[in-house]
This record gives sequence, C-alpha cells and structure tokens, in this order.
Amino acid sequence: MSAKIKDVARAAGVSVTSVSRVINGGEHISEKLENKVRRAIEELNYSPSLIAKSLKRNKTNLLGVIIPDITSNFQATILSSIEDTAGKKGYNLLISNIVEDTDKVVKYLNIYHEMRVDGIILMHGKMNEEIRKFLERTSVPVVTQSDMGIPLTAVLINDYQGAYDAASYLINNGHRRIAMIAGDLRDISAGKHRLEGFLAACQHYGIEVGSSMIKYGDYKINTGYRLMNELLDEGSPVQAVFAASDEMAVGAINCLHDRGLSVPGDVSIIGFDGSQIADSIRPTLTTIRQPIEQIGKATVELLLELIESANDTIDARKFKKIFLQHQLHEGSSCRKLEN
Amino acid sequence: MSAKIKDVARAAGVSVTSVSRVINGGEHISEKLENKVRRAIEELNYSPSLIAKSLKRNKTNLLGVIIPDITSNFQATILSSIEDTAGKKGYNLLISNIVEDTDKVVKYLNIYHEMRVDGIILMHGKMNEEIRKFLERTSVPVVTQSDMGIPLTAVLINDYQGAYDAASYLINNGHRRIAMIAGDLRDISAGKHRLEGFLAACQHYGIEVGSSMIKYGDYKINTGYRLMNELLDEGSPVQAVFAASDEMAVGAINCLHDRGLSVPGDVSIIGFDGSQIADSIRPTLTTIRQPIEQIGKATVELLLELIESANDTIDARKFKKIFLQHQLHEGSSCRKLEN
DNA sequence: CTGAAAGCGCTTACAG
DNA sequence: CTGAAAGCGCTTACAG
Repeated sequence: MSAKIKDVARAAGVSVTSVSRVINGGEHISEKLENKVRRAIEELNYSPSLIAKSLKRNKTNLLGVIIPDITSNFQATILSSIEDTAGKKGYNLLISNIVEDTDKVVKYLNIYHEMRVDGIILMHGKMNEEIRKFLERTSVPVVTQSDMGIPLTAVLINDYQGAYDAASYLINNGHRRIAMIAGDLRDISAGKHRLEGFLAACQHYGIEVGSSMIKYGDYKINTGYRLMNELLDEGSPVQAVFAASDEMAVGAINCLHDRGLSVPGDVSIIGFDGSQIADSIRPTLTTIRQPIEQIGKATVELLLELIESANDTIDARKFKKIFLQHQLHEGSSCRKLEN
Repeated sequence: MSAKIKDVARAAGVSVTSVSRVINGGEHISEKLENKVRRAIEELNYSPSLIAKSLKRNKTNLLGVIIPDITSNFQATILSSIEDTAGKKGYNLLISNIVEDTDKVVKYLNIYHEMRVDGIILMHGKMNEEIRKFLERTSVPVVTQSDMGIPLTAVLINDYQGAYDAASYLINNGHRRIAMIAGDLRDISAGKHRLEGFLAACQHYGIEVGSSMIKYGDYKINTGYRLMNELLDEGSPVQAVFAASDEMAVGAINCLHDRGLSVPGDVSIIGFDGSQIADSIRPTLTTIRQPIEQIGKATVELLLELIESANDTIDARKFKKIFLQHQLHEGSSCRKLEN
C-alpha cells in the first residue's frame, strides 16, 4: 500500500492538517515545518489521493467529453485542442467514443454525472428524448458544438453560411449541375443547416436542384464513395459536388478516380471542415475550413466559465452561444468553367 | 444540491446500509424494502457518487491512457478499440494526448497515480530516465504497446519481421535501389526494429543500402513529404521506398505527385500500419497491416488481468508479452519490375 | 503558525 | 433480512 497523509504526518512529527497545508499551499507555514513535511513526503514517496480530495472539495477537476467518432480526423483534432486547453487549466478528460450510437450518449452522460465531473462537452449532434431530459434536469454545466434544438451553451460556426459560400463558389466558377452529398438531417448544424445553405445559394443564383441531386450520408469516407457512385449510376450529368464533410468529399474523389473520371477535369468537388485529410490527398481539396483549434479552445474556456460561475442563476448560464468564423480554402479540386 | 444516499434512506424510511445494498445488488433484500428504496431513488432522482464509492472501495474503475498523438488515425483507431473494450467491462478512460512530448508523459503518469486509476495503458514508445523510474517503482499495472527496453507487460507485433517482409516484397518485385523513410531510433519497436528488419532483408538479398538511402522521421505526413524531397534532391536513383508509417508513405506519395513523378510508375511505395489512410488515397497503399482492433482489445484484456491479479507476486506480473500477427496488404502503390 | 475534530458520501464487517 | 457504526483519505472551519 502506498503512503497516506497520516503516514506523512507521523513521519514528520506534525499534524495531518499541516501536511495538507504544505501540499496545497496558500496558508502561511513555518519554513521548519514545511521542510520536515517535504522530507517525509519524499521519503515515503507520497502522492495525495485526488479521489479523497475530490470527495471533500466537491470538485473533481474532471471534464467528460462525448465524441461521436474519434477516428474522424476532424473530431480528433478538436479533441486534441480540448485536451491541450483543459490540461493547461488543470483539468483531466474522461472520454467516451460513441460511434454514432445515440443511446450510448445517455449512458455516458449518466456515468459522467456519477463520476461527478465538473463539466461536460458534447460533440455529438443528434438529439433524442432521453438526452433532452438529461440536459434539462442536470445541474452540471454542458457545452455543445452544434445546435441541438434546445437552449444550450454552444460553440458554433455558421453552417448555413458556410454551405452557402461553398455553393456560391461553385456557381461563380461556372457550374450549373451541382449535387450535394449532405449529412444527416437529424444533425441540425452539420446536416440541416448545411443543406439549407446550399439550397438557398442555388435558389439565389437560379440554379435548379432536383431531389435526385441530393444524397444523405454519415460524413464518412466510404459513404461519400458509395453516394458518389449512386449519383453517377443514376446518370445525372453532375458537374460539381458539394460534400458536407471532407471525408465524404474524399470518398467522392476516390470513386471518381476509380471510375476513370478526373477531378477537377470532369467533376469539381468541394468539402466541408478543413481537416488534415484535405491537404493529404491529390488533388488537394477545396473546402470550407472550420477554425478547428479555436473550436476546441473556446469550448473548454466557455465550459470553465460556466463551472466557475456555478452559483449564478441558471438563466444567466444557459443561453450563451459563440460563433466562430469559417473560411473558404482553395485547393485544386475545383475547376473554373468558361461561361 | 443533488440527493445523497442519506436522503434516500430518510425518504424510504430505511437505513443507508439498505439503500447501498439495493443499489449494489448481491445481498438478499426483501421485496418490500427494495420497492421502497427504488421509489425513493426515483423520486429524488438519486445517482450515487462514484467518487465516494471509489474512495471506500479503493477502486476507481478508471484506466489512464497515454496516447502520443490522437490525430494519427492509426492511434485513434487503437484508442477507439480500447474505449470499446474497456467500456464493455465497466471501465472509463482518462486520456492524455501527449503530442510527442516525453516530459508530459511523466506528468500524466503522476496525475494518473494521484487519480488512483486502476491501470495505465502507455501507447507512447520513447523511454527516459523519469519514465523508467516511475514504471519501476509504481504498483499500478501498466501495459505498453511497444518494446520499452525494460521488462514490462506489452502487446506487440514483430516489427522487425514486418519490416523484413516489406523489404523482401520490394526486392522480390525486382527493386534494387531501395530507400527507407524510417522512424525515430529512440522508439525501439517502431524505430529501431523496423530499420533493422529492413536492413536485414536487404543484406539477405545482397542489396546495398547506402546511408544516404535512410532518412529518419516522426511518422507524420508532412515529414514523409519533406524526407522524400530530400531523397530526390540528393539525386539518389530511388526505385522504391519503404516508409515506417503509412502517414509518411502518404507524404512521400504526395511529394512524388507534386514533382510530376508517378507512383508506382516511377517509384514504388510501401508503408507500415494499415491505417485507414492506406485505403483512402489513390493509388491505394501497399502496407504492412497491423491488427489494429485486436491490439486495442488485447491491451485492455491484458491490463484487466493484471488488475484482477494484483495480489499475485510482482514477478509473475511483469513479463508477459503478447505478439499479434501482422500481414502484408497489397494496394496499388508498388510496381512489379521485370528482372 | 499549528492542531484536534468533524465531515465529504459511500461500503462493509459485525451484531441482531 | 436489516441497521448502527466505523472508516476510506482527504480538507477546513474553529480554537488556541
């Protein structure tokens, strides 16, 4: 068994109170006492139990993070930024990889509550009844990264505008027959808003988009591949494709490549996210770049604000939304057509 | 404040002992008492504190995972498998993304100890004095995923043989001027052993490898790009390149592409890992595929064994190594040359 | 500046 | 089958 604070106190010939004080600092302590304690700690190789401390202080310095799919480079990069920011502020991360399983979200939310985490980051974007109930009744601060359809603190980008910009870019470059490989409409931010922005731009410029030009997917590479195949198989004369994620865009590019079509020679592709993969393929991907690092950082900072203002009224805490700016990044996956 | 066990006991008109018993199951309890308790729990929306429970039971059901770089798809996929396996066994994950900073490893190992995690998974491969000291004196079970140069439980593949196989494949396909984009020699498994396996195969087949044909990197895409550039700039007539990671292989492919060279027309590339990116680029990457899912699963299973056998002697616990089988996966990044 | 004691929210022998 | 009480390893008023 490792040493407890009592063992240190005994070895140093002081009270446990004093040992606690030298460990936690703050209060004034005589140098002599401090030295005795430090020596005893060293000798016994003592390291305090954060569990006991958490119980007493009613604060764990733990943040729970629910991430839909950690193997997505976009999400992993946000998580990395979250970890970095949280670590610097003295918080540790409890993570749960949900693999798109909405039911598991509630399970882990409950576990996080039982672990008495100080706050929760919800990267997951789909809502269901149970999640809503948890979020409405819980007293633990939560920050999300998407519009969940209920009042909740969130760090967001303007997905509608991003999609609008992507479509406008294609149109301004002369494309008329434009398809979209969209997300899941149950995701309000990444699904619904991106589709709406796309459609709005098309309408604005007088471009017709038949329903056969819209496919719905789950943001993954393989899905992009499959949906691109469907578009081609159905014989729609597609000039350009807007994908709601970079990964689906990459899948689409691979599909076109495997069918002997050139990107951007035959079809232009624009993605969404600006994750690492956009620069790791050839042609490089033109995409709507999210401020990935900043999203992670802002999420943690906002969450810590909530945690520290836990005594404020609920109302003052529930409605803050931070919008970050996206940016169109030009790769070489889009062609400029002559008009 | 949320309800405590005492509140439930009072509301149900029973002792806290009984409340604890119905929550944890096991002991025989009268149906009547159980019903009263369940009702009270429901009414008060009570959820027990895992912190208090952990303190009392001296078990947190927490596993600490130190991961070098979560944005690496290879590592993220292993982590995903770890999370899945651990979750099914009732363990939660505390993770620290180390971004290749060896000093942070010790910091987080200490935090994990203070959090009284039940076990630690060390994905990081580099050793230093402080890490060694921690590992030698700690009583918390640790499983690594690389040869750290000291006796430690580990889940491994045979990196030497994998590299040997990769080189043999290139040679058997007629390549003679073969370069290697190697890892960091301080990583015994991914750095040293892969280089040694490569050199051994070359020697076996009588292929000469000048020192200018070996470059050392950090497994990342950009590094592969840069090192491929160096190889070409130095004018070595390279026919084929073996990269110690898929990501470096992708970087090399991109570099060749950007310089107008064809893969595999002009240069053949073989990678190592078998991560998702190998299938997500064109040409698809020929690579030494690691059993990624199994590595994560086996790591957790081994760790839980250690945790459950914590009463056994130290000696019986320290030396177990599990070797998993790699496999050469053919993509289309290698050319078969006529001899 | 220092210490004795209560208490954080649980579990678990022990006794009945 | 049920409960009173001790104790897990800390922190923190309170008193001196």
